Amino acid sequence: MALRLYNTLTRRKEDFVPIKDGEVGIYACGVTVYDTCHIGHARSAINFDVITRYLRYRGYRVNYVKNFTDVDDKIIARANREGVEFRKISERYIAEHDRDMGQLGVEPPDVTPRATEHIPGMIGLIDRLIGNGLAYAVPGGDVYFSVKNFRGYGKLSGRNLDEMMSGARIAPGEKKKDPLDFALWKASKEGEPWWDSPWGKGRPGWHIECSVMSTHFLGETFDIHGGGEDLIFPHHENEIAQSEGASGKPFAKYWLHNGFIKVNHEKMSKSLGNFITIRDILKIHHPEVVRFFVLQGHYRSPLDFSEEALNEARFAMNRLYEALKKIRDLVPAGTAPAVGEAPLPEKERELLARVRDLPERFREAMDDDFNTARALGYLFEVVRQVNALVTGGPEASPPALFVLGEAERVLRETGGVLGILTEDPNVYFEKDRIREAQKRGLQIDEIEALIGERLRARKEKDWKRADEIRDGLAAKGVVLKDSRTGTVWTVEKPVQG
RNA sequence: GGCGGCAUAGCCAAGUGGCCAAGGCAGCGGUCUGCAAAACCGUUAUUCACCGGUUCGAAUCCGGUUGCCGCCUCCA
Repeated sequence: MALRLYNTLTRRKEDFVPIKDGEVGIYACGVTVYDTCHIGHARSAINFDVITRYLRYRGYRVNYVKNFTDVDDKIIARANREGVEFRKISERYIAEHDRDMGQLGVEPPDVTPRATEHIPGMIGLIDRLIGNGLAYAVPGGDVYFSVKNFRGYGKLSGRNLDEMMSGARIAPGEKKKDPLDFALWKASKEGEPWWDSPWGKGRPGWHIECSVMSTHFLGETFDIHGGGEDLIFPHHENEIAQSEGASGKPFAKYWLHNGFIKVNHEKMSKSLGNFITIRDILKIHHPEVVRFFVLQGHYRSPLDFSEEALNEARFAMNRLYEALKKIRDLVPAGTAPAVGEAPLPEKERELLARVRDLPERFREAMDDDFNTARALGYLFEVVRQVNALVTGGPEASPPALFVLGEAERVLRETGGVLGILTEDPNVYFEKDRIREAQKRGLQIDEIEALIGERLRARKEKDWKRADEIRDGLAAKGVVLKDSRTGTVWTVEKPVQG
């Protein structure tokens, strides 16, 4: 079975055929580092993280490049506002970005180039475009790309030049020959950072950096180019024009674009001011809960953010970890009896077959344009097998333990590709309790003291006192679960509930 | 105005031509439990916005209608 992915360029799902057998080059547009990252950035990063993890899981050697735009108008504006050098701003937010993404469990890309490290490459590319008659310098030192001279402009975003003409306009002060043309190089104004160039002191336009960095690390033609869907036009369209205009070769083979996170049915964005930062969301949710929230929808679909949606993701993750905990309680790490395929009782044999089936079904879902939502559904089916095995009958039998060990293995294996189920379940729930208690201002010692008192009351069959304590805790959202091995607690009610 | 996308149960969300329409949350009945919670078993859309068409057969393809969203300006 082939991996199929939706290519924005052709508007179809296509079989993925890498340029070099067994190898994949991916370039994803990163962030402009002028502010703290929000969960829209998190979505994009998590999606491409899972894509690269899955490609590796499938046996490809992946080279994943994600850039930082570390010089642009907004960074300069912020630096001026704070009265510092622009690098101070970019360094600060690169560090923040790396920390936020690290906490989300996003594996660092293989290469994370910065625009300012590739100025000579940009100058070289612009020079080449001028030589090819696709770019021109104007008095004053700006250089523009001549859109009309590049055949095929609009093929990614599905528009033609006439349509675009109607909306295009020349901003005051610009000297371009045609409203559609875009800046490759901007002459620097007073107080702006600059680099020497054949056209005078200036700085790069936005699009040129990605053409240079992607091809520098991945070659003139590479496999996958990605980013948020808002980048399709003009950014990616312009990248194609610059890159193909210079090399005369196809640029990226497959274009992948992720959908947006919305708040109240509106796009989450800086300009609307309706964004939630990664740091804030991680104060109230486990990183894997955030990942689950993102991955429960398809990467191309819009995703509505809400506190309820995050809470549902938390419940779902709890259910997954609950299953791992049950296994761990019965089968401490590495102690599953090695009964192998030996004549298992029918029930266990059946369950084993279904458990072992998970990686294949997971792969079938992920092969279909990285359908993580469907893949997660399959994980829950194994959870149900586990629960059934633990609940029904003499669960301590070696065959049952063996099946449980296998279930843990496949859950960890597939979860690992998604970047979830990476924790020890006890650690996960401990963190969950601490975080939830903190959110509500509850004292953990107090809760545990009350549970201790209730245990003594139960021993004396003082049900009235025991229930009183339990109800009192329940009123605060603390739910107790009694079992043979003791009483555990979780916080279940919503904050304002 | 131009281009594109989406509309599946109370909510979230898979499914894109043919076995009973995944999965999560919520609900209901039962088992378990001192009583609960959790878990398990059973149950909850004869139907996929609406109208027409193609087909032996459509949630899935085609046309239209309605509603929502995105891009066309910086934006993941």
